[in-house]
Amino acid sequence: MPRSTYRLPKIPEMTIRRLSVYTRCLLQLEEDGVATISSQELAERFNLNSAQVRKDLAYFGEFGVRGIGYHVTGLKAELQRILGLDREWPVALVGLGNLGSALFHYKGFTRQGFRIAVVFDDDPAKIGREIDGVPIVGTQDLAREVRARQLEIAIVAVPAEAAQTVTDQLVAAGIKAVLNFAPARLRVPREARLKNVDLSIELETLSFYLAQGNR
Amino acid sequence: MPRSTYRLPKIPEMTIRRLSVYTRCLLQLEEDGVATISSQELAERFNLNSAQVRKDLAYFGEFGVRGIGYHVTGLKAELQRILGLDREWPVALVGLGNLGSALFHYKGFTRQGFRIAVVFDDDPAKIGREIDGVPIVGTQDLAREVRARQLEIAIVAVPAEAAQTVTDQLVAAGIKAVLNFAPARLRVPREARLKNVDLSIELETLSFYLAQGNR
DNA sequence: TAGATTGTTAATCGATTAACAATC
DNA sequence: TAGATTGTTAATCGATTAACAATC
Repeated sequence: MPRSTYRLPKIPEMTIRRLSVYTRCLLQLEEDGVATISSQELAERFNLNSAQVRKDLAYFGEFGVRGIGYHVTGLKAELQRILGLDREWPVALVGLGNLGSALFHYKGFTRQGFRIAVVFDDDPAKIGREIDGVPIVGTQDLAREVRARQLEIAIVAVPAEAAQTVTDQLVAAGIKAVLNFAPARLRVPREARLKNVDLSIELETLSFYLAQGNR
Repeated sequence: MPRSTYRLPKIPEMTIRRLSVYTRCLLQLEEDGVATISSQELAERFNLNSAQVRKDLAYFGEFGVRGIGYHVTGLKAELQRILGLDREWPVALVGLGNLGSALFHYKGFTRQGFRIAVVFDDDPAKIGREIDGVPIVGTQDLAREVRARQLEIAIVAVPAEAAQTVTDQLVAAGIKAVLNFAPARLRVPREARLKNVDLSIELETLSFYLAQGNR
């Protein structure tokens, strides 16, 4: 199936990330009982320009009301739909070490409809057990489980050495998107998407500024 | 002490991040016994343009040899110096829950000279104990420990509700840079630096592309 | 209607890239 | 020297922002 690139001409990566940020803000605003918000007000919360907010939204349609702003609940729903957050995504978590466990219990994922449906690990002591009702499965059964559950998203939280092998297995089994937490650069075939979360790169940019300040 | 902004006119954030990436690559190349590398070769490893590599480096000086390229060991040392990775940074870790434990054991940090020197936590069962020789201290003694150890960097891995309070305490005690893993937007005074690591934003951008693909 | 705010165009800004003289 | 690659300038590209007609 060809990716329908003609439908979405060229959405900047940063626009997607901001949509994600807007969505959370709107969720909060809705909780707080706020009915409408202007691009100006929304922008101020993130030190952005109001034109940028409007332009980000304009890539996907006209969601505002002139003279009023945006209806919080309506815009939230639109953005959730655009980001694919209006459904539940079953996710595979690979690796249940320190980082894997932390990610398993991380509140932020489930909040937005991502649900860890299966955990893969190599440890015989863990295989066959459950964690909070989620089965822990050995890596030898990875392909079978991914196919049976029709999983499209996987979170990789294994040691760096194992990351590429496991990613190859995941993609071969039908995984379309890999979120990699292992400190390793990975390769995926063209049809799959890969995001690397580098836990220490931010620390290194911070030390750059501290080091400069001390000069 | 005024930040010496005149020394560094306007280094793009992305340049700093790439320097960090180059540095790791050079560490690997050095291990592999590679003596020199051209901007072209370096660029290819990250799908960048060779001119971009040269420009990134040019912000800080002339490190190459025309006709040859860059000496791996020499450039590595220069970049480590620029990024402040030529020294050890003692770091405070706040919160020893799932995420805190994962970060404590995370290999990527120590690799580059960041050393967790003290862990803060509220749990009476943990306070007073040690983890891998690192003391676990109650939050009530946070300021004293930060000052005594002259810490400048802190990693925040507490629940979202507690994040702002703990950050205020850290900054008041002299912390200059905060790396926040809590799913909360934080505020720090002008003199401090803050980086938010959002573990789920990447997942949300991935689901955007999957959702689009399914249209 | 008057006031407010959108959606969108055009201007600005900044980052990436091509090109090439300098030079190892 | 000839070949290769840097450092840097100028051109290009793309993202941000200002401005404003449309319109609620």
